[in-house]
Formats: sequence, structure tokens, C-alpha cells
Amino acid sequence: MDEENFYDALADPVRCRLLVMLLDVNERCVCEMHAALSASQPKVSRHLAVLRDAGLVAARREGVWMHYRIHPDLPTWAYRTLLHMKDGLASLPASVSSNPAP
Amino acid sequence: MDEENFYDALADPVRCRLLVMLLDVNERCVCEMHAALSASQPKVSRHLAVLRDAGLVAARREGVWMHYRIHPDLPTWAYRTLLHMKDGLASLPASVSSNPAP
DNA sequence: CAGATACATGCATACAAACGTATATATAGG
DNA sequence: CCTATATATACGTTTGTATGCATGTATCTG
Repeated sequence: MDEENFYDALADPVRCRLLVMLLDVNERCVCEMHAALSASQPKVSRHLAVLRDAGLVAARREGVWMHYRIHPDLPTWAYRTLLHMKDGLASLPASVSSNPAP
Repeated sequence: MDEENFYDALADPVRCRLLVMLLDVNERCVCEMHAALSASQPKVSRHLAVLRDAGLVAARREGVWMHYRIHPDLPTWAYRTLLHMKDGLASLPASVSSNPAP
């Protein structure tokens, strides 16, 4: 969880929405999220990989499904920043404007 | 002050350091900051322009000098995020690693 | 008006990020 | 083993960002 990379991970609307979705519930699988965002599966998978590499989310496999959650060891300042982000993004549309899923 | 652009503005080490410097004092002129960061003047000027366009900082001209400060109308959640960032970045070196000023 | 200082910006380039499409991996079930 | 589902990744392309260098603009001084 490197401070320098933390804000890079937030600098994308898809990733922001993924994080906000994960703040609302404990866990979500990829298919849920890519459906909710109306974004293609590879797109969501790649963005989740960025968040995972940055240490923002953790993944757990259960059978065929990958369950993602906000990383439990996230430092307090990082978690608070995500909560601030959630408040600000609450009014925005859930889906990302471009590239709807087929 | 658009939430989407806010995190884009934070996604650069130079801009993060500029913001942290401005959190410490009320105002700073460009020459102070480019000296403190050991970065070239155009580099710092452009990064300040990004922060200004994003609404994160405000500028005031005083004679030949431009004084930058954290934008006084920054929403609370944004200001708190900057304070979190400052805490985390406190331990990092003040100057940016690459491209020292001539 | 000329020159100096502080800052901004235009241009070309290098580098990284994001995407779509296609394909690979993994697990579960017959 | 074969198929289907869920997810990840490789590849090529496009787009965006950061930078150095050079130049432009603004202000002050004389």
C-alpha cells in the first residue's frame, strides 16, 4: 500500500465506481460488477487488477467466482479517503458513460 | 471542483508535493516551490496550472510574483483528503527524484 | 522604451494508460 | 475427457500525460 500509487489507482472513473460499490457491500464477484457498470468483462477485470496490485482490494476465489472486497488492512487515512470519495460520487450515475457491455 | 477530476489531479508526485507544501503555509510563489522541489520552472508552472484548472489551488498576482494557495472554497471532503495525503507523504523526500533543476 | 525578472505556454517527443478483441486459465459438472 | 461458465491475460492500437527546450507575456525599474 504505497501512498504514491494510491492516488494513481483512484484516477479512473471505472475504478472509483468499483471501489464505491465495494464500500456498500462486503464482497462482490466480477460478473456482478461488470453488469452493474455496463462495462465489458475484460475492462472490469483489468481495473480490478490495478486496484489489487495497488493493495486497495483483496480477492478470494470461491469456485469459479472471484470475490473482491476492500482490502481489510487498508490504512485508516486511505479508508477515510475512500469514504470521502463515496460521498462525492453518490450523486453520479452508476454506469460509466462509454463502451456499454454487449 | 469536479470529483472526477480531483483524483486525476492527485495522480502525480510533483502535484502531491506542491499541495503538501501549500498545506504547510498560506501562500507560496512559483519560484519558491520550484526551488524547493528541485524541479524546472516550466514543470512546476504546468503542474500548478493543472491544480488550478481542477480547482484545487487559487492564484493571486502580486507584482511579478504569482502566489498560490490551497483553494479557499475547497469542499470539506477534498480538504480532508489532502490532509490525509500530507500525513502519508510526510516521510518522503521533499524533492522529486528525477530531473533536477539546472 | 530597454532590460531584467517571474511566470506561462507552444511544440515535439517519449512514455504510460486504457481499450477492444481474441485467447488462455481455472473450476465445476457430466 | 469434454463442455460450459467465470475470470484473467496477451496483443496491437489509440489516447493521454509528462517533459525539455524554446519562446511568449507581464510587471517592474531605470
